[in-house]
Amino acid sequence: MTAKFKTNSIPNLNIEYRPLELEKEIREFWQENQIKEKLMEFKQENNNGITGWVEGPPTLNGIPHVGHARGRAMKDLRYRWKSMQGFYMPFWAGWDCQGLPVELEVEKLLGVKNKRELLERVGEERFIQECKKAIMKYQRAWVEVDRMLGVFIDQEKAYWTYLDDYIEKEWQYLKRAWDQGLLEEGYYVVAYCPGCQTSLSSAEVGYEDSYREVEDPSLYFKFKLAEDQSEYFLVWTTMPFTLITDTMLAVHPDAEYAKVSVDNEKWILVKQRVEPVMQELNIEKYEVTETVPGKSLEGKKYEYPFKDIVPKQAELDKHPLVHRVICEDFVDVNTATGVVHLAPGNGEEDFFAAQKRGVPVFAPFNDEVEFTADAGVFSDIFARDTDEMVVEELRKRGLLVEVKTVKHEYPTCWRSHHKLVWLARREYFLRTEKINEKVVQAAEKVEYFYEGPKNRFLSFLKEGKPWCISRERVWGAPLPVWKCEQCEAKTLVSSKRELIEKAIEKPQGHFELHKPWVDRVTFKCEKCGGTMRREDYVLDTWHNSGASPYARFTKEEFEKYVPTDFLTEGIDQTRGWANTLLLEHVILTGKSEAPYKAFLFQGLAQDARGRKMSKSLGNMIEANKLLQKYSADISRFYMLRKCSPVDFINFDLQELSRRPYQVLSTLYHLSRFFLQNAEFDDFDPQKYTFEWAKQLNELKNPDLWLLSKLQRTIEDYTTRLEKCEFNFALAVLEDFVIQTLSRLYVPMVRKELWTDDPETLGRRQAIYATLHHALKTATTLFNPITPYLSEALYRKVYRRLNPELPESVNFESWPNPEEKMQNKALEEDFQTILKCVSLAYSARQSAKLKRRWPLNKVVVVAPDKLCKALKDNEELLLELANVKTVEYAQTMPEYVSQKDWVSASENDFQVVLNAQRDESLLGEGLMRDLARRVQALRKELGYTPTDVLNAVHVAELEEENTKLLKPYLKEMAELVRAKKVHLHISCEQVEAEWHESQLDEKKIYVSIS
RNA sequence: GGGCCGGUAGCUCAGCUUGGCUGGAGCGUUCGGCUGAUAACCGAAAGGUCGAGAGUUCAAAUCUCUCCCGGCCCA
Repeated sequence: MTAKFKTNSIPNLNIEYRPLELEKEIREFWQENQIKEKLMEFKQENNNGITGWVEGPPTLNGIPHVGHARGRAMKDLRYRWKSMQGFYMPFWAGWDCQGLPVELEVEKLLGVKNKRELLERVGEERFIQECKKAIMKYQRAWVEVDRMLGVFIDQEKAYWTYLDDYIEKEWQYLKRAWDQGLLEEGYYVVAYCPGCQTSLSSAEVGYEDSYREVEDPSLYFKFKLAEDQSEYFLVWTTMPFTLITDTMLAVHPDAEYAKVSVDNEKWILVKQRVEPVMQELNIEKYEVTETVPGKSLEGKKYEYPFKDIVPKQAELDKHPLVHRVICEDFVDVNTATGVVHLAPGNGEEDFFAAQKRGVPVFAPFNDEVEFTADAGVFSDIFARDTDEMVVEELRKRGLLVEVKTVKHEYPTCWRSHHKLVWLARREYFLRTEKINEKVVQAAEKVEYFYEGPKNRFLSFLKEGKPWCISRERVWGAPLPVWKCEQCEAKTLVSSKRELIEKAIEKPQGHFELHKPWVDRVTFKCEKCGGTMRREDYVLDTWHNSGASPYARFTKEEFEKYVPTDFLTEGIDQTRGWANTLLLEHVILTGKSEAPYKAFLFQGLAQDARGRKMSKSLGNMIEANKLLQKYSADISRFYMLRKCSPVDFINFDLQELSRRPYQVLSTLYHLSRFFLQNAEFDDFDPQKYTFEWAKQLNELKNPDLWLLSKLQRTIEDYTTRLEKCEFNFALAVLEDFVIQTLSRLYVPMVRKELWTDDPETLGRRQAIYATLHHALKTATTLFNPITPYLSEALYRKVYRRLNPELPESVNFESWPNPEEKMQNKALEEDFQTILKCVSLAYSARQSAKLKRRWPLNKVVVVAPDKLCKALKDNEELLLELANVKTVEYAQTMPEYVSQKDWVSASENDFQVVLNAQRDESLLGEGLMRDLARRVQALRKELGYTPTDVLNAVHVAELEEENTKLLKPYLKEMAELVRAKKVHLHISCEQVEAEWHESQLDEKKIYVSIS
């Protein structure tokens, strides 16, 4: 044995795979050597193309949890993969800084209950400062997650949606809308909390626990038909006060409506509800006299009863469309009467129905939700408090049918739990419904990878609702519209410069594009000379982030990178960023084009039991905490491997540390195994190449087979990545590492490597060349998923063998499958061999013949084609099956008897093994048994695989066994890497440290030194 | 209440487009085996009313309908 066998030190490649240590080391390496920065710079200068990218900015109102981490892993996957493919991708961060979520978070921090208290106690200026402080705090948490997770996003180039430059560019979108007549003032229905005296966003309405069981009036009333004084519409509501703002009745166009005679009147309601409603109203005597389709009721005028006490309603009544019946699909014909009264000033659907038809919206409310003078006798009363008055007025007029109370689920304010009220307020809109056709067309051209999210997005877009972009809040991009106090003329500014030029008094001191600074600027009206003041709104924060493609880049960059090739965000962004990006881009460019060519909507993260992660359930897994305890590589692998990216992931920490560890650990140990052997033989990857091996004819079938499998792996993996099937992509890679490499290839060549015979050095170098290529390729393919492990192996194995390689795996190019290395026929042959071997094992097991015991003969009964595959690889077959000879046959030979042979079969494939063992086979088997025990002992006593033992002593073997063993002692010495093996009758013969061991239920003693 | 997605082994997921032979894989459990790269791996066992019901069909996890449960979004 050479001295080299004693060197087993592999610097920094620990015998155990310890990802946390390794990742820390690599993080430091990246940091010290500026790898992230170098990569970005390098690709900017040297690329084969550009793939655009805009970061979907996380809202800085909280800390990231595992769901966010998953999203970031997918983005980083894209970046590393595309970079290796030779693309330049501007992977720059971005932060969503403004809006209600941030305000609410800061209100909480300041201990303020609502907006009014906020303005009184804190004031706008200080509030803005606090908001900025808060976002900086959260941003640090996000950056830390990116750092730990190994996300190579460029934080230096991050965009911040609250900065003046950004807001100016956002204003340019509005300018485009303004010029096209798409930006308008109008009414919009918002949820309003009477307790907090503030409007709520739709997101707040949807907060968990906001739906509560409440008690409300259940009111049946009737409206008289104008054309026939004996006919009435029967209507039900739980909000009597909305009768004050009523302007329409709605029926379902396709439903059948009945005229029911009750006393001397005819009531109209949907046919299928006649019986239950009459039962509920305790009316026994009634008769359906006629049925008519809902459609036929359209346009009927009804007598609005409160014209005398609500003066504005008397005026509205003259409008040709007011107080008439309309047809709407949203009318529910399975509850109440199937006739719905509509109050566009107090309901969203009502509002849209009115807007669609040009029906005026009646919303006589002040800021405290009290009725104004327009509501006549109801003025100055809080809206909800008029319920009883309304009922009384109906009773007076003989229109009340029944009033009771009802318990039902109803949205309440998430803070104060007051019942919410919907009411129309003056707001600003983007009339996106006017460009809806273009928007939908643009969206249809986009690749979504999965049908579900695509349908969801498109069907949402087809609703084509106008977009209310104004918010009555503080911390947001200001709406740049100034309105004349006198003549109500409006003007829109689109830059800071324009604003300052127009200002009557130039701003002094600190000035930024936020409240309260912008509010102090007034203009002189060009039309009438009056004073123009800013409309006191900020923009919807979704408008803010939706402006990012134009706002975050320079003009040149925008031309180059937008539309981007690919974007990805959570499925919750269908109505959010994905939507606003699209709308704003269509407005900006006037083209039916989305700012992205492909969009992957990701599923969100849930807990191990499939429940939504929420603060109240306490099941939130914070990304920072996860990454302190668990490996980033393993987490990334787990999150991408477990399920499809569109599926909701049930995040389970126990699962995380099982299979994913095993896979990565196997890759680690394979690499270690390779390096250990390769270094021993001074393998030089630049010298011992395939070409070299091929010329010397040293590449054998197992190598060719492995290389062929590798090509298929590269191809499948890349295709799956292209299709965003990350989970399947990783299954392909996992299979290559676990099955192809670890389970099959290494055992095929292990024996050839287990020697230092100079005669076979060439063959060993050929194996190293093969392993080197396969493992290095796998390491490269893993890089987008497990950047730490890939980088570590790249440096400690491949760069160690060839210091001329680039300093980081990220500079490697993406492998391409090479057709000439593919060999389908060989792959099929190997499938046959492996099947045959597996059957042989199965047969052995049934006769309790250990695999390490050599057998004399195997007979394979199989079709010709299969036998040929075996014959071509006979040496391998014998080695793997551990038999001396093989015979092939079409039918079972006669000499095969049940007594001496064991068999296993599958379909047309039968394998029979000769179970008879002569003395020589018994001896060799015994030797292998003993060798196994010595090996176990070596490991136990801390010897490394390449250490050479001086002597191995075995004592107290039975006499017969000693005889059988004698001829194999030399072979055994080689197998266990010992200079000599000694046999003794009893332990006492030699002074040694004996270790007891079992051999077929008898005690023996082994000692090594 | 509406729309979308899902329900297959103890757990996590394939299979369903285009119906067809005993419904798969991994993890976990038990037993046995292999192994000086490995927390790998191999063999066997236990474990399934393919959410429920109905329909179409010679034949349904797969197609159709109804219902139940979970999730998401919207009311």
